[in-house]
Amino acid sequence: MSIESILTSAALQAVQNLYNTALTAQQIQLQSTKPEFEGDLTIVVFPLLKISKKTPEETAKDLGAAIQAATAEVSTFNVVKGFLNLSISEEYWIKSFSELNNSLPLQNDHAKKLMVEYSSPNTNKPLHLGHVRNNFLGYAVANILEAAGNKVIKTQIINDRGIHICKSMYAWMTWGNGETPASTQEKGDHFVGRYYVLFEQNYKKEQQALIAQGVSEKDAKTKAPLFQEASNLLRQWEAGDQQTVALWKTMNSWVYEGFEETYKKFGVDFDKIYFESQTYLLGKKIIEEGLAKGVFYQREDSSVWIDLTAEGLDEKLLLRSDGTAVYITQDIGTAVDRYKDFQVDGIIYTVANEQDYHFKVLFLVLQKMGYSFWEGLFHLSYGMVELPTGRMKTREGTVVDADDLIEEMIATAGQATEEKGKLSELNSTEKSEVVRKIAIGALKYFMLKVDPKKSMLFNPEESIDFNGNTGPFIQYIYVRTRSLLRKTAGEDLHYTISEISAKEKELIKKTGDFHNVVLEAAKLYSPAIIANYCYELAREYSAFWADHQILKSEDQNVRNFRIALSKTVGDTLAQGMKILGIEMVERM
RNA sequence: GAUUCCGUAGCUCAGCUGGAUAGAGCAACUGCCUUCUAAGCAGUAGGUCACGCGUUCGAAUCGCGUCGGGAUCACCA
Repeated sequence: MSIESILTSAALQAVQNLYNTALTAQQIQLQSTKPEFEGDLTIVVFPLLKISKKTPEETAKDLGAAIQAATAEVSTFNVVKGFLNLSISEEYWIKSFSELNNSLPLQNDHAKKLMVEYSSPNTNKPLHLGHVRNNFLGYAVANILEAAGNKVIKTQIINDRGIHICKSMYAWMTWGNGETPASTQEKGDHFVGRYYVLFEQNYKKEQQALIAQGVSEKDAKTKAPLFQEASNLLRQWEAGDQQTVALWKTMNSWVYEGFEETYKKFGVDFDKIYFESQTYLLGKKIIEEGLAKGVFYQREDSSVWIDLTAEGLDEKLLLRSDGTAVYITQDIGTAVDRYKDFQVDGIIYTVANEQDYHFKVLFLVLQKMGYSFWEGLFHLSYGMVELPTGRMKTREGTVVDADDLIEEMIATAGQATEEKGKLSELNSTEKSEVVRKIAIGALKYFMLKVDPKKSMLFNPEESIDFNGNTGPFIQYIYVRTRSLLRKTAGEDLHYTISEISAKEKELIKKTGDFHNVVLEAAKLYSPAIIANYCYELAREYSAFWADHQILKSEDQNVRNFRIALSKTVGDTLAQGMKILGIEMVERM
């Protein structure tokens, strides 16, 4: 039983005895004592004054005396205003450390089968900074839910269908001269992306020419010959034209190969991939069913809509007047498909907050269609990554490419590592592996330490630091613990101790929080909670390291206890970082 | 305009289910490597928690309003 529940039930009993009142556990306000006061845990007695009918001080004293008498763990207490500070005996902390088990996953009696969707790119351009946050976040949340004892399926939906990919296709047909990623030595997604940009540039020129001739801006968009060609290609694709479909498959496969490479660098993976091209027809079918059921309605031009004005939203288009699918159509089909494939209890959609409205509508549509699984759907809405100049804009060339970013990080980390010069024992393959882990660790931690809901700033100029509240700092603290363990490998590390220092006690408390932190992170879908916990633990260990001798402790028992403590800190950090998708290194 | 998210140190962020004197990192300045990895530690300085009102014994935290910023409100995805 945790010390918190021991104290809570003792407090409840004390209130019962002293004031003859039965309270619930929630009415006992137990919190950890602020460092500037003596004690470990504090009960706030202000809420109890109405029952005690005494001053805060008297109430706290009565309660403190009763709790101390009833529990072996409480060694002493003091009262400051309405705060009852309870000191827990060192024996208790030593015992709880010896019994600590921070292994994962947690036992969960209410385990669920959950699907986490993330990444979900378009197949017409390479991944960028926005995808970086998305991927790290989605992957970490999947790990968190799994660590909390759930079954998790990682997935994405690939937007492989639509006018955007036709644009790249047409550009390649027109200007490609049959070149391929292999022939140009280019990464497939960058290769295809180049043609998409080429298309857009020429398309823009055509629009400007038309506008110069007096055509309205709106008409110019659709009347430009290139747009006509791309639309034509889309119609051919929808009609199943063999050549078009073949080219579509080829170009998409180039993109997938490129993506795969980037995902590998990200250190993320997927259990199941859905393609829009395979789900949009089901979406259309469901819309037709809904139309027949009267959930949706059709306008004179035969477009299909849902009226959500009663829910405080607008009317929303579900099917175009020409019967073709829009963005939400495939999402409806995909959700139903997923549910059928896996009978999941829930789907977590990792998608930026610019799509908050979209998901509100999507969930309502599914609810109104009578799919009971709509209750398990959750939009993990996260803030955009902004540059010092504001949002990334393709047109202004401010898009930060994911592959470039990672290369730069690795270069910077390599330089920093070289300057430290601590890897002389490693060969060059091992060295570059360490550098890679530090680089990715820095980037991931940077992205994940911020509350997902908040938009964040990324400054490429200043790049990412390796000091302070960073991934590499945590990796570094782990490295220290590993260094100790290497030096004592094979030794008998038994110990018996009866006293611990204040910093040792703090570390015991902190490592003991790990499972609760994981649960909290799972509840809030927030990797930031794990990241901040790891940082606090690492910082406390670092302070401990600075003013305690470990291997050189005179007393063998103290020495071995400190080694055990170091191991627990290291293992806990490694587990926390693993959840974030950050790998540890043995030396740095 | 409507809806929604946000506003904490010069900068980037914690803290937010109400609790004691609001915390870190970066940047600046001081110290600390002959001793277990200094990517570190210790310290100095830096705050009207956007503003106002309310609820409360108690508000950065909850409610209302004002100001400021982002996002969304497409037969785009």
